[in-house]
Amino acid sequence: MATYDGAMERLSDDLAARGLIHQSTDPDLAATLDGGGVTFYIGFDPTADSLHLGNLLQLCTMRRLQLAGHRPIALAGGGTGMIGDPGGRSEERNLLDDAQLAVNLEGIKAQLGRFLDFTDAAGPTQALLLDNGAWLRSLSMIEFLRDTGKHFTVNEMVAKDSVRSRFERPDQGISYTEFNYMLLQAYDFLQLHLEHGCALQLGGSDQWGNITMGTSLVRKVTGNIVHAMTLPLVLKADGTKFGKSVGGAVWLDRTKTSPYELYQFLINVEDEMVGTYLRYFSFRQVAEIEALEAAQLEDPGARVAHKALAAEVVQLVHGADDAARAEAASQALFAGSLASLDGTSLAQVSSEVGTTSIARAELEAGLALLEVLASTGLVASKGEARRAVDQGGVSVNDVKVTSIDATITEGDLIDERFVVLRKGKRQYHLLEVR
RNA sequence: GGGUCCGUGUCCGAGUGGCCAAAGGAAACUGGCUGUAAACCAGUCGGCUCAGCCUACGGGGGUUCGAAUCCCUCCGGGCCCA
Repeated sequence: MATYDGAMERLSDDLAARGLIHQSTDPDLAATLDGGGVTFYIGFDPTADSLHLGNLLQLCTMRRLQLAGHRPIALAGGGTGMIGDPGGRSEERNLLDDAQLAVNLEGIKAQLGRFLDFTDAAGPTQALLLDNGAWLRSLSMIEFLRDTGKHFTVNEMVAKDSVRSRFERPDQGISYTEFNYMLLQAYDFLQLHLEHGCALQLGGSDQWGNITMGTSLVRKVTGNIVHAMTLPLVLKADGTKFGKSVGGAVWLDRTKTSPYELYQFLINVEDEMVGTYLRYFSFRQVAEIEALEAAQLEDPGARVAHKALAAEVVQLVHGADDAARAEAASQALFAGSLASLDGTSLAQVSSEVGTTSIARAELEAGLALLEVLASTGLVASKGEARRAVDQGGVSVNDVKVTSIDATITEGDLIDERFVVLRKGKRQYHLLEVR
């Protein structure tokens, strides 16, 4: 794995310059971090077989620390995941069965592998992926209450924001199970400290309360001082959560969110947020990022910073080849006029953008546009297709469709192969004759 | 276990026998202005064989010419009491 080119001399300065330190229990973070050699952990929910953009900051930060000589532990919440963190408006979680959990862990580990080095080559900084189910599932209630529960008062537990917010809402309570979540998380930290010498837990800022329960448990049980540090919540300009798109979460799994879609998502990020995101997700030097911001301000339309962000993140998540393809496809579709595209370049684009194959025979008869739109998934229903056309939001080969009775025929084929459908300003879909 | 309140469209939230595909807000989509940005303005926002029909107000059953609205029951949730 490459070294951390983007780091300033001191990791602590770099983290601060990027705005990555939201809260910390460590009064002298620099002393702790700048020397390297610290084992730290971040928890992940293995509720799906893929991570998503909401996890990106965690991933990138783990990577920064590993590159700076620390040892990351990615902890999958196979045990706690069955319970649910009371913080959000999380609904009753379903117990994941072992088979599904194994599948999910497999998927997540592959993605973690793009950010962290799990190989022996990493030596003392070799990353670990653990599942807290390994110790939580077999934990006995009595043992837990005696060894862990006695260290905490209900008073302090009730005082946590995550719990209090649930008390204050008259329409919902909090189950005992969820109430216990923070103790289990604290227990995790203790386990990792005892088994692996883990001395630092990172997490989202909403995890502060839970994480500090862990540091205090470790201190009470072992007398050792361990630390907590939270990362900022990644927000959009309007203050809402970053990482959601039309279809829901933006995934790191290419079959759920293609590299092209990921690239598009990032290139459309608000101007005022690019700099922040670059600091969070890019491994360039902060000075370099500041230069990109300046360039962006000077010529906003060129979107230099956005392009840099999109390219770098896609490259991190999927690799250089995918980044190049996503970039090329975006360039082809948005930079010039579609008319200049021929079958060959469209073929390249089609591997990135959604493509639906159709039989030539169907075209001879003429396909109703509304049907086609609905079948490609570009719209959710024919009613929506009708509306989109009515509102002038649909074009075929860059020509706006004016009638809801329009059909697609052989005459619409570009190079006898493709038809380019477009909804709105930026959603493309290709039809390809098979 | 007893009492009581509640369960509405993607979310929040009105509606308490017909005028309800269901107010209002948010989100989202489209158009305009732009730069594949933001803000702003406008329209749309259950489905379909679209001036009509179908499906929907936690599930099932019932009363009624007619129910999201009334009754029964089941499920789920809050609060209080035991």
